[in-house]
Amino acid sequence: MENKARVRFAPSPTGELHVGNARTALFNWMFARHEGGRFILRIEDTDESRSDSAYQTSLLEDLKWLGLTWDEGPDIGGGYGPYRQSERLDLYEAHLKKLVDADLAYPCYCTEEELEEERQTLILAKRMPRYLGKCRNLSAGEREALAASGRKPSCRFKVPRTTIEFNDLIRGPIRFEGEAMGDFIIVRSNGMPAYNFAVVIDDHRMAVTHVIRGEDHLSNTALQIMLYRALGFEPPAFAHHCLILGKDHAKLSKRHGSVSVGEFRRQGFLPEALINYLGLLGSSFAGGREILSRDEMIDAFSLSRASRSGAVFDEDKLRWLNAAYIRKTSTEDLLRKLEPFLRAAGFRPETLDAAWLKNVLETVKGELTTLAEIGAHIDLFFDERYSLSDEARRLLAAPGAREVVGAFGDYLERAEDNAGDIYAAAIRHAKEKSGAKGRDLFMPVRAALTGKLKGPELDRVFAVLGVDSARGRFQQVKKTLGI
RNA sequence: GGUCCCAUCGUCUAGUGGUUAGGACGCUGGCCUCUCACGCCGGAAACCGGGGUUCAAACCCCCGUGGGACUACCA
Repeated sequence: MENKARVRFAPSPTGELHVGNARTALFNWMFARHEGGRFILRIEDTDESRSDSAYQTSLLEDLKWLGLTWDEGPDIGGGYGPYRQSERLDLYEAHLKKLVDADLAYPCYCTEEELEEERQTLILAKRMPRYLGKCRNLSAGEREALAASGRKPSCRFKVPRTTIEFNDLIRGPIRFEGEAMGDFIIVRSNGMPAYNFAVVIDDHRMAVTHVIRGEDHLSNTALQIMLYRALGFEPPAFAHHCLILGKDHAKLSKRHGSVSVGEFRRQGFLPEALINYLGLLGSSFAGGREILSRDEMIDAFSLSRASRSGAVFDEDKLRWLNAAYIRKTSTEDLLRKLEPFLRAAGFRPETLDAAWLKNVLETVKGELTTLAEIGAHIDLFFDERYSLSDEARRLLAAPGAREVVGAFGDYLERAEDNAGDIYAAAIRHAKEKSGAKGRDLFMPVRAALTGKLKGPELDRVFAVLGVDSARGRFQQVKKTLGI
């Protein structure tokens, strides 16, 4: 029996994979791979009203897209299945019986309205809102009467009045006073297990050795440890990483903008860039490196490097990383990844000359921050999409620009199509005729040739575009300038 | 309100008693390519406050202050 690390990522299929959850998955995954352990995927779908199998599918897809592959999970099985909580109900039932038989759990007949009332009273009294234990000591007769009245009981755990202490692998020693906690529900009145109950049973039965999750679970850990003890299970090690925050320093949520992995994918972020960024958020890698491959991340990962305070999500840095990864990606790969974005921009890749497209991409690659920007960067290579931007118009209207454009255009008109490096010659000609140089020389040429003020190296653009196209554009610009 | 967690440049972080407090994003100056960008070289920019402990505290302790999470028959 090996005692290899076993960790799990246990999302509930109630929405698209959130970057916060993706980061939790990443930490677990890196930990497992670093330790040579197993990474388990478990679906927590006990809330039937909120769970949706469509989300379950998208969850797995997003995880795969990110490259966070699992060793055991609902789709591939494993020695500790099933990996969906909805398929493990008999297990929860059996464990509930154990607790009830040991008098560690009891039925609670309170309605949600009654509980809400109790909660409000406590809040008004400035006390910790918690269940005060109304049903804890009901007699058999009272229970029967309540049941006879049609009430469906939930089941609560008898919280022991003890102090819970544990050593968090990221935050050090943590302690909770059991005093402050009310008996909590472990099985809902509809028969479904509550989160804290199911998690404990599953983590134990799946032989999970380390629970790595967000700090929002810190207080749950105290409850869960009580359950471990009541059930006679040895608790795993716990590590609570910090949360991802929005610009306002509150937990990152939809109102902060893009927060799901799917959104970033659709915006044209590369999975390796997102992963890399998430690994840097609220943590750092040994050696202080910031751009790392998956293998390097695994190698340099350590829970001890995870920070304890919340980390603000910085989209600027993500974009910087994404641009860096795009530059690193081979043109062939990039072309493949770009395909859906080209279509979305109205291009039909299959109708374009492959070699030419590759050329275009090569000249434009360095300009891209996200894949979705591709359209805006390559439209200048299509005459039917070429047009002068307002900025370009303004620049061309400035004094000095018309001389440059005129001279450059004139040269193009007289040049033989196969007369060597026409671009260089035309620039030289424009420089001599207009006396402009540097910025004053190149910007008007850029504006006229591409319609924009920013873009790839002009000589490359010119080469890809061809003399004909360039000639046409200069004629057009000259006309609008009245030259 | 209660419980718990946290606190280094605007942001992400390095730093574990002695450092000119380092790096990255962003911002910014310059160089490069006769251009924007890329790249390279510089710059501005931080130890929340107050008490201790110590010869010496960003680092250890306490108290404030500030921020966050949780406070569901959601997970």
